[in-house]
Amino acid sequence: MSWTDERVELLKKMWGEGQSASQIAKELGGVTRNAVIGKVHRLGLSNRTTGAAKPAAEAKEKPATKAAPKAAPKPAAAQPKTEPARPAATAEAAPAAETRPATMPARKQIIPAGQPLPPQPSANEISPEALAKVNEIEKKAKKLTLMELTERTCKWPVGDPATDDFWFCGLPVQQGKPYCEAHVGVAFQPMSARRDRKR
DNA sequence: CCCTGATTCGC
DNA sequence: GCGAATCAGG
Repeated sequence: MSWTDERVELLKKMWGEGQSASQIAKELGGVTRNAVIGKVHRLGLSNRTTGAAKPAAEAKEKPATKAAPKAAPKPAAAQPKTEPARPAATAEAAPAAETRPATMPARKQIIPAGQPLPPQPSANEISPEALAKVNEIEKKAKKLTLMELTERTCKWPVGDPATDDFWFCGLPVQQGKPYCEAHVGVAFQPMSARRDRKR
């Protein structure tokens, strides 16, 4: 297929609406998102970000191709190192995060007085928001059974495995993680107070 | 691994 | 001009 006026028009329209290239491509049909992106660039409407950033300052960068767009210094960044908490997806031990009132003691913070003291950058415990989020989304949970889980469904167990009131979240997982966004939030604590229960 | 846009370059 | 392949980021 080719870029007829109509198709270009639709492209412009959708792009302007903030649709993703893949969505546009799907709508148009017969083209890939790459084609769309390529066209977008050729049309010169790359920057969707409203105001801006088109300084027009163009450095003539055409050093005969052989230049080095490749130079990629990779400063090894230190990994935060998170530690998986709780749930063993096997029907055995549930996190019971929500069966619990989840009353986060949230340690008292002594504020030096004077400074606004913005949100702690070094959050340790599970943030209250995260818990709230979990309680939120669990209402929308797919409530899948063990067999229904796939590689892209949140495997966070909910409820008591001993009862029939037990299911897995089942919402779309976050990237590589085994859990959805909300559950990732509570599952991966920044190597914190892992109070190991004496058992 | 899923997605996003950006860029390159043979066609 | 076109867009697959690739790159780079989330």
